[in-house]
Amino acid sequence: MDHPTIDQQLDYLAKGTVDLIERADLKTKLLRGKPLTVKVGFDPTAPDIHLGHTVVIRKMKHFQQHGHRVIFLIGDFTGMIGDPTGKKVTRPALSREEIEQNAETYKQQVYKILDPEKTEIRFNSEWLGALGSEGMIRLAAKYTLARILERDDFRKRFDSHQPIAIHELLYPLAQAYDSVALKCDVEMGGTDQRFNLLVGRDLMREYGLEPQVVITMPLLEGLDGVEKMSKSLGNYIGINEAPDQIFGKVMSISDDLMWKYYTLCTDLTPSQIEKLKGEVGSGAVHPMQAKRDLAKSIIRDFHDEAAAETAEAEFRRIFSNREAPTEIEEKQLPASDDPQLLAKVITAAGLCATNKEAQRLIAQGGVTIDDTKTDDSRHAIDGHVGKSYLLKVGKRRFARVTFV
RNA sequence: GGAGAGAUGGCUGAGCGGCUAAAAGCAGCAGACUGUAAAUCUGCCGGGCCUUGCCCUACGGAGGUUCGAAUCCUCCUCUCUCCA
Repeated sequence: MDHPTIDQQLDYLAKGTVDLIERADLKTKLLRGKPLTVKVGFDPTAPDIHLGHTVVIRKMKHFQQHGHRVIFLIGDFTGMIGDPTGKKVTRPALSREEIEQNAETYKQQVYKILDPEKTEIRFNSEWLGALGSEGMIRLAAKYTLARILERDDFRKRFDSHQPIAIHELLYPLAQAYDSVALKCDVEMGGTDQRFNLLVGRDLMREYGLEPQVVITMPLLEGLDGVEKMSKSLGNYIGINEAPDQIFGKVMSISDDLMWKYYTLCTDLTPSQIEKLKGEVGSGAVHPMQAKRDLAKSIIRDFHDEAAAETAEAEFRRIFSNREAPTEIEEKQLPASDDPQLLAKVITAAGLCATNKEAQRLIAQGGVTIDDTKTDDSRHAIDGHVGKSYLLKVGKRRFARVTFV
């Protein structure tokens, strides 16, 4: 990729995209040989990033790799409106400090992927706030209700006589004005952003600017393989999670889903991915190996090479060889001359939330004490001072408990 | 302003006086198997305890009827739909 041709560059930039409007326009812009201005907007209220969010961020990185100028736009002004798709219409205005703080959190996470040197962080209150009511009306004059109603969710609400507040109609315009203010060459977002991004194209024409290229990225399915990745569904991989955690979670996605992750969560080129897919299909590469490599690649992005190696080694140790992890949590419990119910010990050690659950796990054969399995939910152990046990609950919960 | 519908366990969603700690599905957990925290199959899935059983909490909230209520009545809170 040292000296890619324009077409190779285009293929790489197009990897994983849903819409690329228009590919020809992007080519024209690239052919000029000047760095492009690429903008992506982010909500100022939710700076908690998971792998799903990284899909667009990674695409920003791809532009950076080719020397383009990437703007990480924090929508502190539009955030007051709240994108109407999110049903909840008005949002509480954030204070300046909160916004600054969220921006810091964003940076900390986003720079794991993006090159800080080549990333500009901007706030759209900068120009939208300066617009004033007169400017806002002039802006609104550039667009028509009919065009705004092309947006599907507005259309549906309008047709079914559901309320649409006037300021909601302003949201796409405000976002589009960002592109005008920044003279964007490219704007990207999730597929749900398609309409807003396209308004940007129209509005730029109105202002006599060359329309931006619009790129939308698919929503990444979560660990269950069905629902989109989201924190509330608990099917996510957080960008700040521990390497072991990320490794295990990646290994838990289905073999089929792995390819989508390869496309959207690594920097491999389309042809490299096709090649690997072929090798797995023919049996030359084991699917598990491919998934391990994927997991390592993701960990490298958020941590480093060493963390990736360690995570893999631990995974092999615990799941492939079924051994105890190298680092086991030590727990100390009060000693007693009476025998201790195993179930209670497990709960006290924090390996289970409730005694009932602990009993169930024991009965199901999910608990091991010093490599010995028991299925007696009333099993009791010696709790004299100094007694120590290695407890394994399920496949991945370990603790060494010592009575003191 | 008027007329309706609804609020059930993490979620979706049955039940409409006792057999209901509450169907079913999803999610979750465990076991078997394996190539892995894939897939598949099986089981579990409110909590406490001195655990062949006993007790407590639970169907939006507060009362009431009844031997007995998630189920009937009254009031309250909230959500949604339709009409104006």
